[in-house]
Amino acid sequence: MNDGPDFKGEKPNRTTLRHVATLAGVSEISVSRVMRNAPNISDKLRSKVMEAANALSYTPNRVAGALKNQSSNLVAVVLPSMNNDVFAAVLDGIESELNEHGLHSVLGLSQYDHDRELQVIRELLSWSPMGIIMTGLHHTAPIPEMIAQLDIPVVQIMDIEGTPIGSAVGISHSKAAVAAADHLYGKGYRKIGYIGAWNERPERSRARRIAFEGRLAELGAPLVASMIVDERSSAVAGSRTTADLLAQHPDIDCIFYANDDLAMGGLFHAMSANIDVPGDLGLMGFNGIEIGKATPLPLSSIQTPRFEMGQEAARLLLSAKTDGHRVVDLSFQVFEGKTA
Amino acid sequence: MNDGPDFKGEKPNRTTLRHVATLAGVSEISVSRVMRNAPNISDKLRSKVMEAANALSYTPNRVAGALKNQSSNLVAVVLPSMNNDVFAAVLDGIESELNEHGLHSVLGLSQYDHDRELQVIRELLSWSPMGIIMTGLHHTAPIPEMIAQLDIPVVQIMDIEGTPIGSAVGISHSKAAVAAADHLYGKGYRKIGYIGAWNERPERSRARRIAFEGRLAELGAPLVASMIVDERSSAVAGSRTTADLLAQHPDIDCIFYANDDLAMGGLFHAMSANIDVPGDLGLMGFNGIEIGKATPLPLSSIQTPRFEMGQEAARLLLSAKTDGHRVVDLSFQVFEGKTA
DNA sequence: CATCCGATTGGTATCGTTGTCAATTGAATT
DNA sequence: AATTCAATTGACAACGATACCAATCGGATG
Repeated sequence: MNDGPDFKGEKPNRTTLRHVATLAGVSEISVSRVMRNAPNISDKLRSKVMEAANALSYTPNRVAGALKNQSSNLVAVVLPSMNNDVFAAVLDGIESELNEHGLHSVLGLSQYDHDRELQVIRELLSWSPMGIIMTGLHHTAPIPEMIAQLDIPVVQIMDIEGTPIGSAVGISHSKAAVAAADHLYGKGYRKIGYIGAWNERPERSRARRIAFEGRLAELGAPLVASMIVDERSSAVAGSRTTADLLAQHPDIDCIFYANDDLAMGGLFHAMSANIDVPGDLGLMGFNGIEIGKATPLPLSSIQTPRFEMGQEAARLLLSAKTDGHRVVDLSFQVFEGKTA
Repeated sequence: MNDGPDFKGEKPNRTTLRHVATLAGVSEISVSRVMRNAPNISDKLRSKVMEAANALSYTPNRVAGALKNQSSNLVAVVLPSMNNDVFAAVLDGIESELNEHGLHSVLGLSQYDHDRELQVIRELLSWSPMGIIMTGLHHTAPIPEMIAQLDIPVVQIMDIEGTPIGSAVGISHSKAAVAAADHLYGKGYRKIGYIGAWNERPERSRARRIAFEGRLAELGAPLVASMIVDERSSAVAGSRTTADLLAQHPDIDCIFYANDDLAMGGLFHAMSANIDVPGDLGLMGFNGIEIGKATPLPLSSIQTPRFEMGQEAARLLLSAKTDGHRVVDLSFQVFEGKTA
């Protein structure tokens, strides 16, 4: 294409160490060291290099660095979906902590599909991230091995009931469910129902339902009915499902929901249908989302530390080298709203 | 030149092209070609290579590829914050489209800070992304130049009123505000107020307020008052601020909010205070979030295509090479709720 | 059967940075 | 002034994949 052989040298390539080194009259490796704040650099050298680097507005090429180092300033973050308040908050927490250390997330969404998760993780690992944060404790076979090969820290988030690959941070979902059951029982409800959605994705919601059901049985007020719909969680779905459940089981005096979106829908249904909450019907959600606290009757819920979970996950990742594997049980709280 | 087999071979390094090539009895470059589905590969070679690659569960090292190619399968995504439904939905849209093409997002959050944005973009660009998606049309000086140097496509999202660097996708915020004004005026409201938060971040909300105010003036029903609080948008803030605004201006018969979170708070306040909505007080939000549609009185709002915006941004990025710079005006819609 | 041409396959250099180890400097010591 | 040793600085070879160009193969052609 080009007749002049070294015509290519002309193309406005990114400025590299070499350019800075040439301008500063030093070696490339010295520039590299200055840029990385390596020890044992004379002030004279440093200032020469910095001057040249600024003049050329040089930015190190992370790709080359990562290749040489077999590691980067990227963190692989694998979440099921972004279609969900919860994970947005978690990601926010992760980013807030990572950013303070000059790290960045490479995102992978599994869409609640194990095959997809595997593929996504494989792709993300091919970027030599310095660590990986993933959701839940259950992962298909080759995943732990793949991560072990790279020898990078892993943090699993959301759940701590099981065997983590590396570190983990989350809450005990079964304890949270028990707390919810105790709370509702304590309020005097005896005919309690449960509403979930989207075939209990994420899986953790199933663990909660089962623990909830178990606890109610222990208390002698067994779950009256549970209704799990196929569609995604939303207030609209929660509203309709609540109506359906109450129609089928008029004796129900309280409903525990898989999440606050559904519960908000339930609350709105009750408002529309002039049902006395919490008198005739108690409602309890899960997560403690912000908007639930602004309703005329604040939504009773289990408050989960989503942002903090992300933050802590990032911290665990950063401290893994020195502190090793740790499991952090972030506490949830029963949010005493006025709906149950 | 290895008398003793590689000492280094001992360390449990990632499997590389070389390992696959050796096992398959072919050259490295051939393996590379097979992995990339290059043309002119015999079926025999392909199957030999695939077999070996599977046996070793080889994954190409993207870092090395990116270094050689000066380009990667990463897309830099720069958003102001994740603390916001809106950007989570946008990111979801971006990911949904990118994932279909084997691309991944590297995330950068500017936290609404221009210096931070600059720094984040610089860092992300050092990963040789194949493109960059960023928020808004206003960016501090060196940013366009930095991107131009890499010669990668840019897509700016959210806003289309201004001069994009490359492609852009969003809505006309001033038109949306005019539509809101027209809607409210059409419903008969004449004493209209405005509530915003967090010092009008993102900037687009200011553009809306100004256009809204301008339109109302044109219509002969000038804005009665606007109240912009310092704290982050939330239903709680919206509720309190609504109470404050109504206390200061009892004659207000309608409020337009910077977003649905605030508006939901307003609606909840009205419910608690037994204000007749939409009779005595009209309420209109902005964005059309899902939960607003489940309230007993569905929240009137301007429906914005957030997920689609992300999707379209990714599409624009992918088609930039063939289609060049484009500006896509995604339409908003007046969502006719029952609060105004 | 020799020749030719396109289809395949391989060798080599290179992307930009950094670890390793060698070379140099310069101040402190005897 | 000679010697010593730590502090600096530099040369070189990787990291793993791929572009470029050369070499080889196979079948069609005359």
